[in-house]
Amino acid sequence: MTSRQNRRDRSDRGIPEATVARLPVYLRALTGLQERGVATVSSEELAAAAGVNSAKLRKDLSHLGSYGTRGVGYEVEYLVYQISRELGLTQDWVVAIIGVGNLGRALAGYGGFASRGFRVAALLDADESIVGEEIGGMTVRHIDRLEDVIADHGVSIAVIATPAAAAQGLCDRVVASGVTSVLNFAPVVLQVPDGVDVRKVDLSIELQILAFHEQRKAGGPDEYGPRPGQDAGHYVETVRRDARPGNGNGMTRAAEFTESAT
Amino acid sequence: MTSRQNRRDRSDRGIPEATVARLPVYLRALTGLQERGVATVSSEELAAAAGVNSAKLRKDLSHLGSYGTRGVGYEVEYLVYQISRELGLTQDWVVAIIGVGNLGRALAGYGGFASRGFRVAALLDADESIVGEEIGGMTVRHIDRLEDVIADHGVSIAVIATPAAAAQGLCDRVVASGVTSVLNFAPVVLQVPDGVDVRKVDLSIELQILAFHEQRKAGGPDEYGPRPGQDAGHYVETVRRDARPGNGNGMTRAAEFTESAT
DNA sequence: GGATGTGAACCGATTCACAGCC
DNA sequence: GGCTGTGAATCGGTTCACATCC
Repeated sequence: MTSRQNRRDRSDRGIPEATVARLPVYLRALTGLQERGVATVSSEELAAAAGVNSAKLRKDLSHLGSYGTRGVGYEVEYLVYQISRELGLTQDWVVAIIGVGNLGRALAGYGGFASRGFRVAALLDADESIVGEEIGGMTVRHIDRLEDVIADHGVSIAVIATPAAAAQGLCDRVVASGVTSVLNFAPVVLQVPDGVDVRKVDLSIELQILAFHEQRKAGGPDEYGPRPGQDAGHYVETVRRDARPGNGNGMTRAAEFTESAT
Repeated sequence: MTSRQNRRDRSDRGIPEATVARLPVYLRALTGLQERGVATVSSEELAAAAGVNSAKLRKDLSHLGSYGTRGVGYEVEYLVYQISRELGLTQDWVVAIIGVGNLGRALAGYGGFASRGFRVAALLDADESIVGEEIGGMTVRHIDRLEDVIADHGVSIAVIATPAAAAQGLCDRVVASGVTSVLNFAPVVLQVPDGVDVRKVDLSIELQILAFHEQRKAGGPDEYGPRPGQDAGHYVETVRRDARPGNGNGMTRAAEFTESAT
């Protein structure tokens, strides 16, 4: 504060990315406590509820400011507000959902959006048989209207929930319309200009990561684990063709164009 | 340094977590190339397709072994196979989807699963009006049958796509039935014993992270950045109540129990 | 020549451990 | 006495830059 070298005031702009990614988790834990009428919480308790350790929690919160009380803990309501403000949830964000398949519908009906300042203002799809349908009090518009809709509603975040093949083209269009934040559910790596943020949620990638770890469990952590015996550090080329892919289990089946859940 | 016995073979079991998380992305990029008939790819090209830089890609792949050819690049088909094997995708994984709302349906119909060795063997829900319904050639079973279904099909990965309130209880049940990998879409932090892996996909957290960055863009990086006006670094108690949450924009609205998209 | 594979330098994030304050 | 806030140590991951090999 006044005494020490500031310029890194609190409310510092440099919140680490890893911290930002956890703030929503803390916020959720806090609103849970709030609903149960808890007024004050220690870093230990909150950390447990959020699934992290307390040192990390304290460090994270320290990036926002000094909002706790030594010997006591954090005031729940106050911390909810501070985190909300930091994340930008005290203002409304206008969201458009592009692609109204099962996933798009799930997103449209998701209670967690509205309650956190996200207002879904438009649903768009290319499928004529869906256009006009009412979902959650909203009418599905045709994708041709994308640019109008973005401009009219002041959309600032686009959610892409289309098949992979359509995603990049639609992304280009929303970016051209001035949207700088995109949440992508389609299984493609979207290319965007600098200044545009893309976050990706990929259902099958998460499963693959689980499979990796699951595979290692089978046989016990140290059984098959360190892989004893053979193969101590030689990646000899002559061994390469021993087992061929692409036939037995369909790994080469075309997957990219049918994946998304629209 | 060498205090603990250090077995650093190739085909080392110690693939960094960050690398594991990217392997599915590389795999997807590679299968895309494969479908376009590309036989060989350089780290530069593959990195671009996967949205990472080439040094990182090479380092990542080096953890699997030495599968490239200097001066040439990587053979696509071979690399697809090696990554698949490393991730455990050359075997089949039996998946149960718990919660058959919009999200569960989206997941059930997701082509990206089957094509990568994930076999959805069961759909379960508590809602009697859904039980018995046919979805993607599968009949929805009642959640009471959970334990039977897991045992009968040898389920090894459970996907939880239920409302938040139901998630922990169901998680406990699948874990008790021997499942050690859980993919959680419900907006709660699941508590599980050691040895069980949980991965979480949270739709609203991703949006919140985008909102954070979007907020900072408005006004330019250093313009509005430090957020002038009120609250320049004093966490004085008397100021604390100046702006109240939880009325204007619904921050305190109960959110935890209605969020998931089921 | 041209690409991979990899030590070494670097950087950010996590954890430790304790000073500071209630 | 108890709990926060934070320097210092540590760890893991990224990037650099170049030796290595086809």
